[in-house]
Amino acid sequence: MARWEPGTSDRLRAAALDLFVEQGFEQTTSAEIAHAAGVTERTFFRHFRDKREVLFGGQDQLELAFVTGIRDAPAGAPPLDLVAAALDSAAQFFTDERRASSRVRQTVVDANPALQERERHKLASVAAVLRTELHAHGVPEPAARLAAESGATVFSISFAQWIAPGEERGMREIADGVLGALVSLTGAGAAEMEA
Amino acid sequence: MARWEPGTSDRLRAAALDLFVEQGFEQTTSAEIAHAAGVTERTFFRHFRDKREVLFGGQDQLELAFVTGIRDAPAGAPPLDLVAAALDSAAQFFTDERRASSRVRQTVVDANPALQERERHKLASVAAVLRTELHAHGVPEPAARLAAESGATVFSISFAQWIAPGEERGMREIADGVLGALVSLTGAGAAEMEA
DNA sequence: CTGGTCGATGTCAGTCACAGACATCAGATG
DNA sequence: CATCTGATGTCTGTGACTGACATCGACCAG
Repeated sequence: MARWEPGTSDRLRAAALDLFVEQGFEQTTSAEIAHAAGVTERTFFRHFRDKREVLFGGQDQLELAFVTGIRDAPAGAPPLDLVAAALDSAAQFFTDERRASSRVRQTVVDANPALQERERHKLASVAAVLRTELHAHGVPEPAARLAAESGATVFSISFAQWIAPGEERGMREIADGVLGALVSLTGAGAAEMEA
Repeated sequence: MARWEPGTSDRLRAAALDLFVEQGFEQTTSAEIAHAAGVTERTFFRHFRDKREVLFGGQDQLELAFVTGIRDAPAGAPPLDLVAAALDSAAQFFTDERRASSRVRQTVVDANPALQERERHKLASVAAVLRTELHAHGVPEPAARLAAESGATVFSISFAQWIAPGEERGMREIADGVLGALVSLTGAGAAEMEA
């Protein structure tokens, strides 16, 4: 038998989310979270760099999903096709079972500027790996960065829609639509010429 | 004669930048900055919400410049033309005299993740006002947000280039080029049809 | 079986960002 | 002259986060 209960990180995450929902992020101390999970405050900070980070797990897997989508795409494809492939691959990350908890989590983030700041940081991290991967796939700069940032924006808008009240479509379908809106933003001239 | 020396905020900003350059952001305490500017720590926090904020002044004027560019543009113009107008207007904010100090400031920001987080927050704030103004100018969602985020990205890339070593072109010229790269990202099809 | 190493934790003490409450005092205002 | 105001100082507290060191079950070599 182990000396300590396993899954400390998960317990901390769950306890934190509960407390944040109940009494707010700022009104919840890190010691409170730790004790609710049966550990000390010091241990909390061994699992998470700071108090905000407890809400932002799974970042590596998300970035991996984006990257995988591009790696599986044919070389030489246009930048936005690669972005579409990345979004398609990442979409599988957002299953229906996750939608409810994502909604709860987002209410907490939306209620606190410091958490929104961290969320942007995470989104920027996604854009950064996307950019690197696009560049590795032959997209030159600054197109790689522009495409990567656009992809991150499409993802962000799509995610917000995915957890919107009443929304039932899957992430893939939503992202497809938003990406289409992006293309028609600058591609209006092409559309006119086809008509 | 005034009871206190005027321009406390400016003195705090200057002292902070000096100290950050000398010994780094984290190694500099807020009390240190305050005393270097001849006030107490408590006064520092009366002028700035937090320690990071001392590096991020002038946000309101920057946002105003963006907004003004759109307000002066003809109604009914395509989204990206409005974005171009906003960038053009904001470019006047970045005069040659500011370039040197911007470079110094950026080395400090680039050396600290927490400061980068705040910088993204400020950029997101620019995107938000841009989005609102685009929407008010008749651009529907999600195009308004996509165009706004794209504009912010173009601005960010352009600014980075503006302070790059050896760069001598003005902000306007640089931003023009980056915006062109964005258009050709999705407009490639249109270009082909014209050829 | 014994001893030693290892990894996750507890304990303790400390630093520093930041905030509330209250006092102070030069100058504007009537 | 009396009063008010705004920017500041002073004092005190809370809470995020860190370094140093101790603990102890698990696991492994001999």
